[in-house]
Amino acid sequence: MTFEPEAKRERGFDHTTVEPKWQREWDEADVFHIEDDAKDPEYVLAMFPYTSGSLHMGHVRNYTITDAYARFERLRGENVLHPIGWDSFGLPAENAAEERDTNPRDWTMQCIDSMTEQMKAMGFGYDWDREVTTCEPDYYRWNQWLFKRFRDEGLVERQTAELNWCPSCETVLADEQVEGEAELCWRCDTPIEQREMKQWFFTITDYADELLSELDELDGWPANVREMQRNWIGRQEGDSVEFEVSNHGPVEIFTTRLDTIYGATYFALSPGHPVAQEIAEENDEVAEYVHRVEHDDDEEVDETSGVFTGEYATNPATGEEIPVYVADYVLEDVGTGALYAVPAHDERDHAFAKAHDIPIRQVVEPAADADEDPEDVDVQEEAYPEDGVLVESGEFDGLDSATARERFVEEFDGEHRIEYRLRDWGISRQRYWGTPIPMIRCDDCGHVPVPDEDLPVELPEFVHTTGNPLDAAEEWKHVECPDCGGDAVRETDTMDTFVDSSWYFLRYVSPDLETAPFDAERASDWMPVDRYVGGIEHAVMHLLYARFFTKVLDDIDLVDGVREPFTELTNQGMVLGEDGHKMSKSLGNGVSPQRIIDEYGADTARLFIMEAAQPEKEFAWSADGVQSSYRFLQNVYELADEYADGEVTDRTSDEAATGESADSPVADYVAREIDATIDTATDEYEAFQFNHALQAVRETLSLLRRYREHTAPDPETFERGLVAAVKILSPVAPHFAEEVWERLGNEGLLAEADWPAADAPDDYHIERRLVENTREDVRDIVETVGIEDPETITLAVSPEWKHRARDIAMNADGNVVGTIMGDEELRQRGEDAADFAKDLAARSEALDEQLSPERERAALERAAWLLEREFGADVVVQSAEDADPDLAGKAEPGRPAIDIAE
RNA sequence: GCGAGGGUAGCCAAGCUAGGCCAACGGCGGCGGACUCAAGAUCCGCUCCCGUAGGGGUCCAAGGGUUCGAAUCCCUUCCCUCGCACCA
Repeated sequence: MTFEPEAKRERGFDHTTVEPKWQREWDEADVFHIEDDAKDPEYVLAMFPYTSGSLHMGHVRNYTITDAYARFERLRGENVLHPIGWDSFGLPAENAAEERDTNPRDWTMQCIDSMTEQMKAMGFGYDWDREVTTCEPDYYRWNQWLFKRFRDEGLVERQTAELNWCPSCETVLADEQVEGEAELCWRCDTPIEQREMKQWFFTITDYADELLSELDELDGWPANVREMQRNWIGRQEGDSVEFEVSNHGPVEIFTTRLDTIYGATYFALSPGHPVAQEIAEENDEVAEYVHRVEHDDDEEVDETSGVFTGEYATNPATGEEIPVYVADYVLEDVGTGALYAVPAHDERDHAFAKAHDIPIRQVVEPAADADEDPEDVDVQEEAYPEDGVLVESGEFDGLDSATARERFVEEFDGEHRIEYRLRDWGISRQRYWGTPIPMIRCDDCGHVPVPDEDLPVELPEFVHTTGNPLDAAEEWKHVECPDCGGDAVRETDTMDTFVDSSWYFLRYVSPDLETAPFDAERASDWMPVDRYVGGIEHAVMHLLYARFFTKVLDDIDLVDGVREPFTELTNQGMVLGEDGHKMSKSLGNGVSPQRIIDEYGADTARLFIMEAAQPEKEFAWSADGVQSSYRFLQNVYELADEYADGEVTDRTSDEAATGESADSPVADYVAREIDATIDTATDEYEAFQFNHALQAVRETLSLLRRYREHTAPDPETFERGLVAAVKILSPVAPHFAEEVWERLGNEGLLAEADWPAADAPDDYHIERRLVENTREDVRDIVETVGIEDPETITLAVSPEWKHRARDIAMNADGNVVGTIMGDEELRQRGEDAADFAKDLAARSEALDEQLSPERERAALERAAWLLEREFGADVVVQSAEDADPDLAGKAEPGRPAIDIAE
C-alpha cells in the first residue's frame, strides 16, 4: 500500500450525487409509506404549507423538525404516519394569476410542482400516497359535505356582519389584509369601507365553553398558545339587567359589577346600538356624533367623547332617572353595547364623568380586611375599581360585593350570564379561489342546500373580472331549485380557507375515500395527531378552528372519542437573517434554501438548523455555522471511509505488539462513552432537544478520532462507535448517514434499520466526574507549578477505610465524628481517622455517592490514556496499598492523590 | 393595564420543574501549542481575578429572605419579548 496517493485522494462525499441517489432508494423501497391497517401509528405532522411558490427557511426548519422526529420514531420500530399536503386555496393565487395572465389553478399546480421538488430535494420522508390538495374537487367536495352536516346540526347560520370591503376589488378582505392606519387595501391601496353583508357563519360560539375549558388539559401545548386562545375566547361572567329608557323601551345592559348599580349616574350606549341609531334619527346632534365616530379614525375621536341624547333611563335599583349618552368608548360588540356608568368605580366612566361634568357617587368602600383605608379613598379624584363593602346602597349597605351581585340579580330581575369575546365564524368570501358554498337561493323556497348527490359543486372556469368571478359565471350560477324546480341561483361566495385546514389532518387517514371525508374507524384509531409542529402565527385561528371541527365531528359521530386534534404542539421559532433581523426582502437578508441545497446539500442545511437551537427558539442564520456543519459531515465521512479501507485499524508491527483488543482499558473507556452517548441521544430526541443529541454525537466522534490517533483501535469497538454515531445522525442528516452506512458495508437501508440500544453504564456520571475532575486537577498542577515536560503522572486511589468512613458519615445523623469513631476498625487508625472524620463532619451535608476503591481504580485506568496523550507522560494508577503511603494519604474518595514527576 | 415567557461570563446559549458534583455544558470569536515545507483541515489546551501541587476570591439583571449550602426555592424592584386590551 502506498501512502502518498491515499493521502492526496479526495475523501469527502459529493452531496450532489449522494442525495438524489438515496432519495431514489427510499422511494423505490417505499420506506415512508404506511399501510392502512397499521395500528395506532405515531402521527407526526407539520402544518401543511400554503402554495406560495417556493420553500423558505421557515418551511425548511418546520419540515426538518418533523422529518427528523418521524425518522427517529421509525428507527425505533414505530409505525409512523408522516404525511404532507397543500393548503392551496386563497386569494394570493388569484392575484398571482392576474399578474401573470394565467389562472389560479394553473398557477397553484405549478407552485405545488416546484415545492414538491424542493421537498424531495430536502429528503423529507413523506408518505406521498397520502398527499392532500385542498383545491382539488375530491377534497373540497368534503368541505361542502361537512358544511351540510354542520347545517343539519344547526351549526350554520346566516347573519349580518360588518366587513372590510374594498370597492375597487369588489370583495371583502380579512382584517389582516387591510394595511396601516389609513386602512388601505393591500392589493390596490384603495381605502377600505365597512360594509354590512349577509354571510354564512359557523356558530363556533356554541362550543366556546368547551374550547376554553379543555385548554387546561392540553398539557402538551405551549403555555402562550393556550393563553392566546383563552384571551381570544374571552369568557366573562356577569349579569344583565334592563333599564327603561324614555320613549325607547327597555334596554338590556351587561355588567360584571352589578354591585355598583346604586352608583350609576348616567347611562351610555355605543354609537352602533339600535337605540342610539333610533335616537339619531330624530336628534341631529346625536346623528352627527354617530356619523363622526363611524367615519373618523380612532385616533381622531377623543376617548371621553360622547353626546347627551336628551333621554333618561330609569335605574331599576333606585328608580332614579339618569341621563342617556351615546359614547364612543362603549363598544358595540362588548356585552350588549349598552351600560350603566359608575364613575366612582370604573376608570373610563370616571374620565367620562369628569369630562362631561356628571356626578360621581361612591357606593363601595374597601372592606375591613383590605389593604386600603376607606379614609384614603377619594372617588372624586380617582375611581376605586376594587371589590369591597357596599355603602349608600339603601338596605344593602354592608354587603360585600360578591354577595351583593348575587342578591341584585334576583332583586332587579336580572340574569346571570356568561359572555364570550369569541364571535361566530364568518366563512363567506367573495372570491373565486375557494370552496363554493353548496347553497342555492330560490325566490320561493329560500336557501336550499345542494343535494349530496350533486356534490361537489365545482368551480367554473376562471375569468378575469373586477368582482367575484363566480358572480360573473352566469351559466354556472343559474340552476334549478332542488326543491321546486324553479329558477334559482347558486351562492356565489366561497368558503374561508381556514375551513380547508380545519380537518385536513383527518383526510390523510384515507385520502382517496370517495364515500366520506375520512374513514371513521381508522381516524378514531389514528387520531389525535401525536406531534404537531408549525408557526406561532396560527396560535389562534387555525388551531382554534381545528379544535372546533374536531369536537363537532366527534359529536356527529364521524369520529369516536376524539375531542382534541393535537396532543403535543410545538411552535418552531423563527429563522432570522444573519443580521439578527427577521428575513425579509426589504432587508435583503434572506437565505434561499435552494442555494444552500445546491452549495452544501440538504443534510448540511438540516444539520445546521437542528444544531443551532431547540425547535421552539429562534436563531440567526450563520454562514460560519453552516460551514461548521458541512465540515463536520465531511470529517465523519472521511473517518468512516478510512476505517472502511482498513486504515484505521491497520497495525504496524509495533502496535501489534502493544495490541488493542476489545477488553483493553482504552477500548473499554470508548465503549462506555458510546453507550452513554446512545442513552443521551435517545432521551434528547424524545424530548425534542435535537441539538443536545447532536452535541453528544460530536463528542463521540471527537473521542473516536482521539482513540484512533492514540493507538490502532479495536475494530469492533471503533465500528460500533461509528455506527452508533451515524445512526444518531441519520434522522437529521439522512442521505449522509445512508452513504456512510453503505460504506461501512451494511446491507439494506439505514432508514429501515434499528435504533441503537444501550443504557449508560452504571454510575457513569460519577465515573465521568471522577475522570474529568482528575484531568482538570492534573492540568491545574502542571499549569500553576509550571512543569514543562511531565515524565510520570502517578494517581493513587484513596484507601478503603476512607470510603467506609465516608459512607458512615453520609448515613450518620447528627454526630458524624462520634459515629465514625464508633467503628472499631476506624478507631484503630487513630489520628488519621479522627482528622478525616472531622473533615467529613464539616461537609457531611454535601457528601454524595462515590465509587468503591476498586471501581475508581478501574475507571482511572480506563481514562489514563487521555492523560498520556495530553501530557506525553507515563501514567501510573495505583491502589492505596501499592502506592507510597505519603501519597496515598492525600487521596480521598472521588479524588485520587496526584504526583507528577518531571 | 391584564396575562404569558424571559434576563447566565466577549457573543450565542445549556442548566434552572427534583437546591450541593456549578467558575457554571456546548458552539462562535480570541489566544497558545501539536502536526505540516506552508496554508487549510484535524488534534490538545487557555479564555472572571490572584496563585510555583490540585488553592483562594468575586460571579449567573438588582436588592432582600429561606437553608449548613441557591444560577436553581420565596418576596420586592428594574428591564426585554410576545399576546390581549377604551372588554363594562
